[in-house]
Amino acid sequence: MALTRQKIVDTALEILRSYGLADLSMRRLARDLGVQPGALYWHVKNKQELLVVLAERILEPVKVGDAGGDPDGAVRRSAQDLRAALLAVRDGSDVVSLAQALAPESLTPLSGLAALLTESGLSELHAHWGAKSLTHYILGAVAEEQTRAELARSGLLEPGPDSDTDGEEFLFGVNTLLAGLEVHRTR
Amino acid sequence: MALTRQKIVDTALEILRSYGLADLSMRRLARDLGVQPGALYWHVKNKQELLVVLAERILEPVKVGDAGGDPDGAVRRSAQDLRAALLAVRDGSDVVSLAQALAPESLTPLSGLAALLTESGLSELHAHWGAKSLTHYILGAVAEEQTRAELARSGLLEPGPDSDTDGEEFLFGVNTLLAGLEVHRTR
DNA sequence: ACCTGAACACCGTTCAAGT
DNA sequence: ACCTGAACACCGTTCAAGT
Repeated sequence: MALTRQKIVDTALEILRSYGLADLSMRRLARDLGVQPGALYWHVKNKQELLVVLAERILEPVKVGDAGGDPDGAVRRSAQDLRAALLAVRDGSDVVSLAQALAPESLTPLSGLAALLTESGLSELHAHWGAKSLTHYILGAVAEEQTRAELARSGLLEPGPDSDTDGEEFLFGVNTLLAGLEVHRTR
Repeated sequence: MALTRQKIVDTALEILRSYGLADLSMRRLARDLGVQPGALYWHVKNKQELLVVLAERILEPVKVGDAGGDPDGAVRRSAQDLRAALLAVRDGSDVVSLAQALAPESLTPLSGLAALLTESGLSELHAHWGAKSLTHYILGAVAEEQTRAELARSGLLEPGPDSDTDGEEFLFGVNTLLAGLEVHRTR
């Protein structure tokens, strides 16, 4: 059956979900699709482009909803949605971090967060910086969670207290940043 | 001349400084040392261990000095020292992020920051969480700076306004986190 | 237009065998 | 104790040639 960009991305996402980023090679992907490695390059420029598309797919469920009178609340919810979306795919935060490094524009959530922060009374500049700070924090925090998960999976780490203090810690960081931004509010 | 762990690490750091993480392979390292790849594995367990040692070397110049009556100021200085140390080595933030993922304990600055924050009147838990938030922010922010530098180097990005707004933006993030932590202070 | 076959230039790691 | 030689099992990417 005809190879399509869609099928390539879908299969790549499957490999990611089931085996993680380390197993997502172009050759492995081709094998799973029953095709020669070179065939992929007709539909996809290179592996980097593929990773950017995967990152977009991972973030798709997240809509940085509009404020509705409570911009801080909207930021909190968006941050938690982002965390959930990243955690839903193995190595999700690594893929998104890579993609953001490769194609800084293409990932939407950043501009959404900036808009919310502007709405909360920050200048354009501070809103932009604040959104970037939040993004760095979110990606770093979730990356650490997922790294622990990978280590636990490979038996190199005792499973640890599986309770959701991670969620609490994550929210602490988000709230800390929001509280710190408070200071710069005009309104 | 006898191959030693020291020489391996030194040469690795040289490759990193001059050509970046992408060019730091065990085979390339062996070639530069005039030795067979397998020889490295007598002195070093594997590439991961080497990266952890490199991260320690990169962070060596940073001493998270004690407070001296002004813990917030000490945190600010430490953060800026960290940034400088990371920027001093090509792909420094990537190496340190990797190392922190591989050997979460081994990197010292985190516990230093936590100590400073405890001294500033935060509970152990909040100090710990605050230090982690700071670390995630710092690594993310500097990683972005360095990625831009790499892209510019390869000509995929116009050099941009080379002025040091990066430093300003970085400090904004650090100050925001510190201001946000203010709320939880006991003293 | 789309894919195969085959190559190019690499990887990290292991391990018998040499000195 | 320390290193070589050689292998194993991989990579990403390109490109003439086929259909």
